[in-house]
Amino acid sequence: MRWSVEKRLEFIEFRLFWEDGINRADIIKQFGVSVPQASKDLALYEVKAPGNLFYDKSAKRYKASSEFRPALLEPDTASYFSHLQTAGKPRDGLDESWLAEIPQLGLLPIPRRRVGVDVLRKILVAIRMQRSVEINYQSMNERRPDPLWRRISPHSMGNDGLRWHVRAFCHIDKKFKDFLLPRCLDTRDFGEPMASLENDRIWHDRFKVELMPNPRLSESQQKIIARDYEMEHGRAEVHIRKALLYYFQKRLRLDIADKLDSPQEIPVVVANRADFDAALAEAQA
Amino acid sequence: MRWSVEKRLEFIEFRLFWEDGINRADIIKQFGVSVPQASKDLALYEVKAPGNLFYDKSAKRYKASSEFRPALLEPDTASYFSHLQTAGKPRDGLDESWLAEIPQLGLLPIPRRRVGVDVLRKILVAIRMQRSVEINYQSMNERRPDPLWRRISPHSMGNDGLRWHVRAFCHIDKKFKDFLLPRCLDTRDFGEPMASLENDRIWHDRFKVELMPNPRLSESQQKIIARDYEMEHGRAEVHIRKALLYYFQKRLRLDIADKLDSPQEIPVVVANRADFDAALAEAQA
DNA sequence: GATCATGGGTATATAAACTATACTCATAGA
DNA sequence: TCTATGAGTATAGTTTATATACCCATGATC
Repeated sequence: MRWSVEKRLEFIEFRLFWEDGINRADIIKQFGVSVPQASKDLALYEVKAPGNLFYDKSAKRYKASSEFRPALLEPDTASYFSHLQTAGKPRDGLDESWLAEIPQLGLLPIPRRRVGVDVLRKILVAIRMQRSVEINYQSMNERRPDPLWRRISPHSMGNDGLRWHVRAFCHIDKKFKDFLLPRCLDTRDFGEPMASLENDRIWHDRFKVELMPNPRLSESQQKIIARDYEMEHGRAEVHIRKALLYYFQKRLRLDIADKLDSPQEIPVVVANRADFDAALAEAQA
Repeated sequence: MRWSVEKRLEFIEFRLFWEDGINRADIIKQFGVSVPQASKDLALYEVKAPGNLFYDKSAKRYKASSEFRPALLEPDTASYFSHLQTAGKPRDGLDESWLAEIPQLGLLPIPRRRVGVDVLRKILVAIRMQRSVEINYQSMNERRPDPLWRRISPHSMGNDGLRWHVRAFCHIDKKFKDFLLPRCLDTRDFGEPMASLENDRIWHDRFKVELMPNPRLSESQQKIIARDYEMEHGRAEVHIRKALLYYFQKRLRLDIADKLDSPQEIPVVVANRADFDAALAEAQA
């Protein structure tokens, strides 16, 4: 079966499973096929997944039967949320969203400067070719109040939960650092690299964070948190690159557990705090 | 031009723009077409976007020429990041990632219990049909230490930056609340709704948060933050549902600006704090 | 209760897309 | 010089899809 047919059948299954069914018009709209072809697709789906759909004459739609069993997809909630999140915005090349009716949605608007396409593209080339590249970078460092041209040897992309950065060896400071992409104003001149992926130990090394429910919560609340995080014996383990440890702490508000009065707002705390702090210090060095 | 052809041409452009070019094998692998067809596609792309590619005989790949101008896509960084983020995980139905070489990647692992597919599906039905539904919900409320069957009238999906919840009218507390999906253990029995989307004022009402650089930063640092957030006259405006205001505050760490000593860690603070607190109190009521 | 719009199903002939196979050519690298 | 690789192309045949036409069932409207 050809790719285009396969995709249409998957589309049918997706709509049956997650939404209010499907009819020919939906298929025509999504894929631009003809009316007879849409009919054929629905008939073919019935062959591939017998008993999954029935025609609701009153609604004039095919709907999932009560014995519906996904045959082509493996629907999971993460995938549905992923659709939701990207629903409005068209993602270049990637499919239009398969959602027909997007439920009312509440997302957090995070205001951020956009990254220049050309800047990103050039940095990706540098990573791929294992070259160094000069970036015009706006540092927060007080000693460099203005954007500065600096050479870096980038090797990876990272995300701190809010922003994307590039992990690179800094030719000025002679060490690996994270450079925020929105602060890369421009790029120029590829060159010889000064270090490569393998040399970045803090990037490769992972630390095992042990999380436990905030002990300041009541016992029953702690139990709930333990379930939320799928803990075993009251501990959840998270393996994370040491280079991302700092961001991880901020993201889960682990750093302010004892500074705030309301334990509800920090459901989990670090169980292996001494090791954690040591790893953090090592990464910051 | 048919949908499948269009997609393949877009794929060619995507790879040319973001990656190290493309060859027939790539197309064959992605779409399962034959060798001659892949040749034709490349030839067709050359017709549709003349001058965009050239054949690198040594690398045995087509590559983007220096005058490359996207003709089918409108590449932007957000879309590329979106690809990156979902690279590993297959997203049901949605395309396989179009990335060939995924650069080394650092993402924050956020440990969370998964949401049951059937639970989510049933809640979506309730939203769509405007019915109420009973959920077996594990509240953090001290007075309800065990999971409890409770009836809700859901109308929307929300995300707080870490987790998804359903916005619903609670038949017990007689008001609109957020129910975390991971804590919905089960569902049953649709019924009459007690309130609908239109009644949820806190959901519809939006508050205009004014953000400004943390005044405890140096002047030059404040300027950088102002650029990061694309501020005008030192202020960035964010319109946000009042129902999400609480999460927004947590996400940007706005609530702890004066509790921490290092202003670098809280780049922006709320400029209209009095109004903000009033809106927050209103939403919490 | 007749009419009508809507959406499904299908048949036929035709066109487009695609495959399988086979062969040629150019090049880089051994 | 030889060889492996990947591009290009031609042919015959298959699959997929279209355009057009017509029929049928349903629910809503008059």
